[in-house]
Amino acid sequence: MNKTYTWRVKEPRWLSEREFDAWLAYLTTSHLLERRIEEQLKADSGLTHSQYEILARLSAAPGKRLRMTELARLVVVSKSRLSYQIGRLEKIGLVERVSCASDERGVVATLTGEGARCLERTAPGHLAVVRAFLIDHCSPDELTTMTRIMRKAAAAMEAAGSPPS
Amino acid sequence: MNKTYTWRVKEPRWLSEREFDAWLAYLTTSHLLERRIEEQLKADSGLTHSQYEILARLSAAPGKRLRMTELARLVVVSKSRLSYQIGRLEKIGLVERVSCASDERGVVATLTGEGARCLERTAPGHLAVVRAFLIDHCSPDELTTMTRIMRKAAAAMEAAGSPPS
DNA sequence: AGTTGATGGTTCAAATTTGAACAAGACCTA
DNA sequence: TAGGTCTTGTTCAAATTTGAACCATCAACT
Repeated sequence: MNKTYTWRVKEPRWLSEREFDAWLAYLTTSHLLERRIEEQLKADSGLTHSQYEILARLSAAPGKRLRMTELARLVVVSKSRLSYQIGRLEKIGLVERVSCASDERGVVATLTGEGARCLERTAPGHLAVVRAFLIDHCSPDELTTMTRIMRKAAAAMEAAGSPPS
Repeated sequence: MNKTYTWRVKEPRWLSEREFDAWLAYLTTSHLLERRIEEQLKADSGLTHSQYEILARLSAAPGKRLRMTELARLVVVSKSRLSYQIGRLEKIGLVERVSCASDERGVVATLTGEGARCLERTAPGHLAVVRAFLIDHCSPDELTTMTRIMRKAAAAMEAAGSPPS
């Protein structure tokens, strides 16, 4: 409860106290959660959260394969970052790069058997963290509210267009 | 801490569809939002989100100054990362390092006048993004729900202790 | 076919982050 | 007071991320 944010109340275009509380809570918790997730994944499987997300998206995709650009869009990472991480996952045999049939330029990232097995082995511990620190504390109502809020936000950013790097 | 997760691994509890939707929505939106924030801050002020958070926390602190460790805790970053970023902010004159009086080892990060001015100048654009893409889409009820959820999650992580540094 | 303008993916240098190691103080207690 | 043990903050090498530059291909025309 710090009153030092004088600018907070000077102008209505700043955040109200209630809004500010929500934003600060969101911001702090997202950082803490990310830290916990990284910690657990690293310890139990050597994966980073980014890598886990890549594997999970591939696993959920039809044929367990996705074009690089589409994968980057789904995981929300830059092309160069995805390129690097796919290279890393390829090196440890969890993913394979296959050149695309219909588009000579294209590359299809494909989950290997080993990759699927790694994900299967890793998911429970990861989801346990997600549960223990977030999901299990939400009532069904809270869960739907969170989903609704997050989707509205995503839609707003979608509508704004532009910054996909 | 790793052992703590192990018992859950034995009896994997997958996420229900509703839970998974919430988690996925949260995850995706948090990435998208971070991207938007980074983009806006970089364009309008040359700051990163991390640096902005540091300045904001300092500004809110009594005397606009905080010990390194406390600042790292509030912003939720590692000590080495904070050390690097404070060095960067110091180099451009937004922050000063002052040695602590009561503890010879200690360092007090202090917001300079220039730093305060930079924050003042930068905040509106930043908050506009936070509003446009998240806050303004939340009803008062949704806002309180989000705050409640996030605080419960933070509390759960707090209670779990042994947080990484 | 040839031109033009987007798109897909990689690559490179520079900047940042990570995590462990380190030095210097503080703190406890016998 | 000495010895042992936390704490604080920095530093270093290695890993990762960033963002622009780049090449090859595609798609739509002419």
